Amino acid sequence: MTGQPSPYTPHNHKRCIHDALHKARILCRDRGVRLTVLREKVLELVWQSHCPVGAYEILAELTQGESKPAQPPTVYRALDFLQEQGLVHRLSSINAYIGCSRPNTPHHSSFLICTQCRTTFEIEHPSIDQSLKACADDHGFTITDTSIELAGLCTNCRTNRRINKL
Amino acid sequence: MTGQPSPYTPHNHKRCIHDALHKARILCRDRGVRLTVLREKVLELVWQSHCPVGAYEILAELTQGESKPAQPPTVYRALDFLQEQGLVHRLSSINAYIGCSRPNTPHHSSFLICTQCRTTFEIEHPSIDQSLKACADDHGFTITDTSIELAGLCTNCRTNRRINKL
DNA sequence: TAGCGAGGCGTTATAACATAACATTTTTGT
DNA sequence: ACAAAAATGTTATGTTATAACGCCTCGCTA
Repeated sequence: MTGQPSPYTPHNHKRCIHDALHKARILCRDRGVRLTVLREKVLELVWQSHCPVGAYEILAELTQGESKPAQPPTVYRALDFLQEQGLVHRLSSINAYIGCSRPNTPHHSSFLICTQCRTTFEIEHPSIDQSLKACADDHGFTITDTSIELAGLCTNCRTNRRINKL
Repeated sequence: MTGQPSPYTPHNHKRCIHDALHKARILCRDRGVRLTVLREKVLELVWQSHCPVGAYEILAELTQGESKPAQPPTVYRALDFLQEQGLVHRLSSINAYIGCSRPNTPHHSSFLICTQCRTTFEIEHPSIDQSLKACADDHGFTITDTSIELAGLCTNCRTNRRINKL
C-alpha cells in the first residue's frame, strides 16, 4: 500500500481523504491532543490535493468564501501541529506539504516526487534506513530527522513522454 | 577523506579552501566554462565557512568594504553556475549552500547536518544509492535528482552534550 | 458554576529566501 | 573592429515563513 491509491478516481480519492481524517481523529484522541476544527480543515485540504500543496495554497483555499481572509500564521501553526503529530510531512525541496500515509507508526520516509506531474509517493524501505544508519554510524553521527526527497519521473509521465517522443 | 578536515585548524582550513579553488579552476578550464572573478569569489566565500552558508550571508560578505552593496541576483546567479558545475550543493532543508568535496565525479550525495553546530558532512555510500535506486525501480520511478539530508548530532556535539549532562 | 490558566487563534508586521525583467558591460569569435 | 553571446548590474517584486501581541475558548479546580 502506498500513500495514494494508484488509479485516481474521484471516488477512491474521497474515501482516501475520509480515511485519513478518521485515522487522524482517533490518533489525536488517543494521544490527548486537540484536532481542532481548523486543524482538521487544514489536514483535509492537504489530503484534498493528490499532490503536495504549498502553505499559501492552503491559505487561499481556507479563505475561499470566508468574509475575512485567513493569515499565514493560521496555516503554519496548523501545519506545525500536524507535523508534530506525524500527520503531514514537509517536503523541503519543493516547499510543500503532503499527508502522511502511515501516521500511526513512527518512521523515516523517503519521497519520490515527479517533476512533471508533481505526484509524490511516500516510500519506506528497511534497506534505505539501514544503509543510512550504517553510514551515519561510521561518522559517529546520530540521526534525529531525515529529509530524503528523490525527484524524477513517475511511471505514467515516463510512459507519456516516451509516447510523445515517438 | 571527507569534505572537511576533521580537526579545524586555521591552517588546514586555508589549505582546504585553496585546494578547492584550485580544483575548481582546473575543472572549469577543462570544461570550457568561465569561472569568473565573481564566481570564484562566491565559491571562496562558500568554502570559507566550514558550515553551510545562506545566500544572504554570502551577499553580506560580498558587500563588505565595497562602495555599492551587491544585490541578491548577483549571488544567486553565481550559486546557480556553481551548482550546475557541481562545485556547490544546495541544502534545501536549511536553505544553505556548501562546497562540494568531490566536484570531479558526478554523484548523488547525502548530507549529515549537525543541528547543534551546523557542521555538515557530505557522505557518499554505494549502499545508499543502491537501496534508493532499488526502491525507485519498484515503483517504476526514474530518479534524476536527489536531496538526502539527515539532521542530528555530530560526534563532537554528542560528546559535549553528554558531558554537559553529567 | 465562577474563575483561572493554558492552549489556540486572530491580526499586524516583518523577516528570510528567491527570481523576473531589463539595462549595461565584458568577452569571444570572426 | 564588429557583432553576437555571455555575464553582471539594477530595480522591483514574488514566495515562503515567523515574531510579537492580544483576545478568546476550553477544560480544570475550587
